[in-house]
Amino acid sequence: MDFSDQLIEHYGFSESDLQETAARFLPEALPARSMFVEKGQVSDRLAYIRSGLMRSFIYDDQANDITTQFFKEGSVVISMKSFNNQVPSKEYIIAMEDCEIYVITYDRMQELTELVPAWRQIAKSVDELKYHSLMNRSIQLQTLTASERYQLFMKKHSDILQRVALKHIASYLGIDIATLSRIRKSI
Amino acid sequence: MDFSDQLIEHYGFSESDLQETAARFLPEALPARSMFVEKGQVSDRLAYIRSGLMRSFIYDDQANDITTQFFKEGSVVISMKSFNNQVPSKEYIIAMEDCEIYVITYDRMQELTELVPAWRQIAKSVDELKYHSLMNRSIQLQTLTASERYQLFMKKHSDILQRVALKHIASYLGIDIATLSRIRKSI
DNA sequence: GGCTCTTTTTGACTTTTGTCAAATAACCCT
DNA sequence: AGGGTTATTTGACAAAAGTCAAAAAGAGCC
Repeated sequence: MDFSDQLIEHYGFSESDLQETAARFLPEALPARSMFVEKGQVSDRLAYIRSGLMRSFIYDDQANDITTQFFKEGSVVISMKSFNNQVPSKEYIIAMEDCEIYVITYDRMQELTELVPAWRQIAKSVDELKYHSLMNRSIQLQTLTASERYQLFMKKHSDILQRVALKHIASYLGIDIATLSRIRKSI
Repeated sequence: MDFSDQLIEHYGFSESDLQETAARFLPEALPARSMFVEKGQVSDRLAYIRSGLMRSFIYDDQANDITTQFFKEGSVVISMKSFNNQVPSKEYIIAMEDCEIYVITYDRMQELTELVPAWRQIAKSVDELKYHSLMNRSIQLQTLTASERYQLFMKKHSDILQRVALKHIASYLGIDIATLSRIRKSI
């Protein structure tokens, strides 16, 4: 598994810890445009992305498709509230490219935290990282102009910018697509 | 302690669970305008607000005071990242009114989670609630106009609206104070 | 390669929001 | 109660962002 090194380095995983882990994270191919999480359903899967790109989205009150997060290779894809509490998801998560992922189910994760207690801490760290990202994002939406938000996105996530349709960037940044087009021209 | 009932009802606390808990949540009076959390310092305290009101804030790049959260009676005040990971806080938290709070330190909380394992779950729930609130807030900033954000705030938090300066509501909603004044007039 | 279908750009406006400065209004203190 | 401080409102503009519709550019698919 391609995150074994991190587990050994940061959490001191033993050979057996790694084996228990690897036995529960199953490789899977997720083709572009397929859903990883469906709104209204309990999401019982968490994934680590080896390659590819996904996004989470919701529909606002006018039925506009609003991207809320991007997930790229090396990151954890999870509909947090749904997975952690086993309640219906409020968001969709969809593959934007063919993805190679490692998937673990909720039940297997419970087993894993029993067998390898470090996993409790790892899960907590993942949640904290997500919280922290969301906090930053929220402050940006609160304090920056459309143009500043776009420029920051460009600086921080130029890789994603290259790979997804601008309309998704626009909705993610809370900017109208026509306005984004003009902002881009002006830079 | 005034949240004992909830602990009994939701988590089946025994008499001894309650006692261990009460022994570690110490009542404290926090006068208006005093800081509960200072930026740059490790926040080793978490509080439950019995009465009063606090807010968290940061300074943006132009040194504007930006309110990021309000905390009212019945809620938990915590600089999450700082408390959970014992790292310096990036935000301030200040009392806006005289507050009566119950305070627990980080170390006492560690003890408590050992003695009363249900506290691990409670702490997790608090974190999840905060995440969920932040997610909602983020989506509002992303999709609603200034006027819509204000009207929603008015509907959901009319009590807070009554108690804090409009400039703090304005910064919280990401609206210029003059604009907010005009939005209010137009309603 | 031509034909869809989708995405992005552009033009012509409108609406919303911000800026700066001054005038009120409200609040706090002794 | 009076004086100073802080908050809010207002006016006159300027700038930013959205809307609608059409044109242009790109992508995907036999």
